[in-house]
Amino acid sequence: MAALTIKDIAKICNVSISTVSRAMNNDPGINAQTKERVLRVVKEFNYIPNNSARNLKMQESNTIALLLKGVSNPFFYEMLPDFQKRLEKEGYEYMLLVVDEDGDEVKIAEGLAKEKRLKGMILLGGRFDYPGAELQNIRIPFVLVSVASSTTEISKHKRFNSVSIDDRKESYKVIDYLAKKGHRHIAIISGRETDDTVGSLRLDGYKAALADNGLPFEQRLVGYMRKDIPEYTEANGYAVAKALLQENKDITAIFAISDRLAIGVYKAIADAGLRIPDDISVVGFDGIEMTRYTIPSMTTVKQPKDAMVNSSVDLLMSSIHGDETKQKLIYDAELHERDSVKALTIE
Amino acid sequence: MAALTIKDIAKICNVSISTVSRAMNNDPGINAQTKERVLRVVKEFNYIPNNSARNLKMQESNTIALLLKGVSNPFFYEMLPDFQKRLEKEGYEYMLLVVDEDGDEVKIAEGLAKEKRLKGMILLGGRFDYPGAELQNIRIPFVLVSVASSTTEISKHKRFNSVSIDDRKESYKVIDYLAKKGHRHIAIISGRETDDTVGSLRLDGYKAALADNGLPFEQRLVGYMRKDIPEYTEANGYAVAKALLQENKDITAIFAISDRLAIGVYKAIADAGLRIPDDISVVGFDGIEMTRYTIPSMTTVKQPKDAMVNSSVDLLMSSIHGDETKQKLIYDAELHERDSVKALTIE
DNA sequence: CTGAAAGCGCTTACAG
DNA sequence: CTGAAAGCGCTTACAG
Repeated sequence: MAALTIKDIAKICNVSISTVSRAMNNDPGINAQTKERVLRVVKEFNYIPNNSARNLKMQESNTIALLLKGVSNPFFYEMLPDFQKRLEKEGYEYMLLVVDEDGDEVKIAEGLAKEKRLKGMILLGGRFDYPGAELQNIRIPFVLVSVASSTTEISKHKRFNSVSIDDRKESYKVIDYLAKKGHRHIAIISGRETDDTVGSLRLDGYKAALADNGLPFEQRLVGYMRKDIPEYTEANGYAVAKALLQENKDITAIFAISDRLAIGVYKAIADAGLRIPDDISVVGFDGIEMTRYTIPSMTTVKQPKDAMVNSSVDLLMSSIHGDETKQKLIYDAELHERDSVKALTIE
Repeated sequence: MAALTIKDIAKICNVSISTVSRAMNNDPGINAQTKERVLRVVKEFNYIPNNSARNLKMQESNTIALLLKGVSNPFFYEMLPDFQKRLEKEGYEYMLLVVDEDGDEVKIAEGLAKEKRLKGMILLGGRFDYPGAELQNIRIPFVLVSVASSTTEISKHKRFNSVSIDDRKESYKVIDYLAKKGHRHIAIISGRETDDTVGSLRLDGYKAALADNGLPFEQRLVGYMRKDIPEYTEANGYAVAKALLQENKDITAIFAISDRLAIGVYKAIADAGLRIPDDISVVGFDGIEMTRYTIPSMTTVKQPKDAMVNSSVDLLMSSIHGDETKQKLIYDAELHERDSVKALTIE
């Protein structure tokens, strides 16, 4: 049971542990035959060096970690392969860690940075500014990607590298688009009532666009995600849309603040015996793959995934190479017009 | 930049490093006031102990790791929260590691076990029997969950704890069901042509059920997943179904060996101007959440997720507690009849 | 209750 | 090219 150590291998090979270490680490100053002999034994006994010891000893690794919060969001995991490819192309080891919904991502990030002697870190998703989250304690280069900010603390992120979109503005674009298409009773499926991050920002955009188009804001058309159902899921979108449709017969369009919610909305509409887009128009948010395969294909706000991935790695690279300036990059998302919206007026 | 160590804290507090260590690890033999004083400094300076050193020193951790291969499969990540809850209820620390598609899960598992002094491991997804994958090198208790086996090596798994379904049998059930409903030209969207694991097993079940129902096996009705498109995705299902429908006007039912593929099939059918289930019946596989929200809701083979999670943890627990017997649990999946299949005959 | 010391398994100057 | 030795940052018997 006791695992093999470098000592055991050294003994078996009749060399010192230094030699074993050199053989394993491709040290140039070692006799080719010795090396081969050691490596053969290593292979035969399936020796795997203890990483803790190695990490403890080594001053630094060549690893960049990606810390993901929120496995349930397809938008995030669609980014994963791209991050990996890009990071490996840059010559770094890549390591993915998934933090569960209620894990403390900042503490985990700190610990990880120390334990692994990381070169840098990418913090994807999650919310990095709740009380006590001391990002400044992370002493290695990092970049925040698609990290939610509470509406009151957004400016703080100026002190960090970050890559995101403007939630308020993108939401505004959607509602403005629907209003220009002649929709007068536009419902929104927003965050939970207590949400003060993404949901709240997108609701702001909704209100602003309504006002600019001369439409009244009506509380009855706001569907807050339910607390008793997992957030941002089809099930939540379905439940909220169902209630919305039952109580408001005049709705002609529904904007859901995520694609998964919107897929639930599709179902609620079908169950009500209505059709998309003939009776009700639907717009989603994120632009996940699946939206191309809904029937009808979904009009949605597509976040510039590729650009976001690339520029976050760019930021991280320059930070690793000593650049002290911090950038807050905000990307434009794109409203992908597909088949789930009907124009009510002839333009 | 240099991170704080236990020495620094000891110096600041005017105590020995032993005392700092005791304060941090809730050692009973320490003066309450000393402890408080140390902890305050720890907090103030935001000292985080070096985990590598700790792991190196500690003989064992209390951690169980979940190694997931294949982030892109919703079926797997729907299991994640359940695993976590159950493991934490058992009193273990939980750690999730995602191995990318072409990572060597066995090597990673071995290294991880050593580095973290893990109590046990759950290997979810992936394929653990390709040449050179020496599972027996993993010296800590582990259990394989939903791990694909090549058709020739399945018996080997008898030496390990494993939890899975019988792919051949479940596939058989689907085709038998469709045949009994009067379908005579049933297409399948199977694995890649070279697949010798899940895809191949499900294709076997398809053939057997056809034979038992007096239906001929026709190569033209077999759609192999395309190599130029990511496996098991909507895009792949869409492309393959589209070709299938174009070349075979007599198809009345399509069985896709994963739900995501089936969602692509839905789209291909809609694009062809056909309707589900009136013109074409569709059956998926896995039973992911989303299948309740497709329109029409999808008939699919639902894997018993909860039971699989619980019994894998059970197996792991008894293995950790010294039980040397290995079990190979095979669960029955359930064909969820929903609205995507039409009976062609009156039963 | 506290401290000095040994040691976990590695890597890497430093001698030879 | 190889080995003896120091040291990475911790934990934990062992004395006191």
